[in-house]
Amino acid sequence: MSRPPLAREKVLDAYEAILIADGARAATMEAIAREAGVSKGGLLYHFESKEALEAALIARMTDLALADIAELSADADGPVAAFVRTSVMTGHPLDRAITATSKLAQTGNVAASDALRGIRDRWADLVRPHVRDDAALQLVLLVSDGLYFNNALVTGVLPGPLPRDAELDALVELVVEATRGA
Amino acid sequence: MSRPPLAREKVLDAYEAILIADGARAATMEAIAREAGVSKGGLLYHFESKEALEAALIARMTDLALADIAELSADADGPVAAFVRTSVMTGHPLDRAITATSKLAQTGNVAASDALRGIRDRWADLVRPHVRDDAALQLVLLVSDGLYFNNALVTGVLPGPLPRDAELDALVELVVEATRGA
DNA sequence: GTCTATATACAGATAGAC
DNA sequence: GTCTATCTGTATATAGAC
Repeated sequence: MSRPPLAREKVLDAYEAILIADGARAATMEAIAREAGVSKGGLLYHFESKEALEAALIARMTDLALADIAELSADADGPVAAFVRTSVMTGHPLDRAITATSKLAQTGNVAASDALRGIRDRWADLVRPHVRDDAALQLVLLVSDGLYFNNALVTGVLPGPLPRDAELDALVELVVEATRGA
Repeated sequence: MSRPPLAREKVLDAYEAILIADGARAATMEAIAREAGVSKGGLLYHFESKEALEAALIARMTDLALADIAELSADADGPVAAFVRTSVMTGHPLDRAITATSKLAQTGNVAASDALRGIRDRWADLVRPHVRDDAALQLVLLVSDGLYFNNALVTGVLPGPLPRDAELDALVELVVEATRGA
């Protein structure tokens, strides 16, 4: 946990980058090692198996998400606005970790699906007191899921059909308005 | 196109079933053949490669989606309500095809991502005239994306955290209300 | 049109040098 | 702690019998 070796982080960054850019099929041990600038043997010194590597990625995502949840609680605009807004921060560590973990989940990795569902439940707990009812809660969560899903769908390059800047502001405003508590 | 051989359909059903239940990693030619009740050789008579099989799945999804779009146009409740509602029809052919194609897209299959984006654009064209502005359009599409994403995340069994019945009615009502055109 | 048997390729993992 | 070389398992695809 505390002060993880730099090489491990470098490998996890490489793993995420390949998952995000090229998908799970391309994320072989050899490709990850190459991207991280080490050999396959060197990689396997830090992570004894592919499964261990996957587990480390999932753990990193969970840590970042829990930190995000703590931050959102303190946001001045209110958790709903902050939550929707952070769902579209392409390139930020948490966003990358979630997108990568989603790709992993879709290949059949149960630990990845479980972790994503767990984090989603925590977000739900955070948002629930700030919306009027269950339908409103579902709406907020589903918009966030949709933003992540679209992020995950964009393999290769960046742009995609996601709302940005003024467009995102309008979406956030609409979601907040439609779900605000009594 | 017209009246495809039964064996091909049976194989595609098997492919979808494995993608949905166990993820892309488990969807090997051998597993697909077994699920379809044929041998690997028999499967390869109908689909000359894994790539051909993937292309056929994507084509089937596109056909079903275009038919769905045609139906939605005629729905009495209005396209927005019908669109959100059909996004959660677990077990229906279109829903299965989209979920399966999503799993494929996450492994790095570019044709799958492109097809999904193309269908999403068509849905956007259908919904746009019925909502008040761009933010509203994004909201409707993102809720639908979120519903599919959650479907895709539930590997193994059915339930999941998706809204059902009365809960779904309330969500649909909220989305329609929040996005209705002037 | 469907099968079995086999060829080829490559991913994950091990062994041991440096 | 990182490397190269190699082993093993498994996935796709081919060949050819039935």
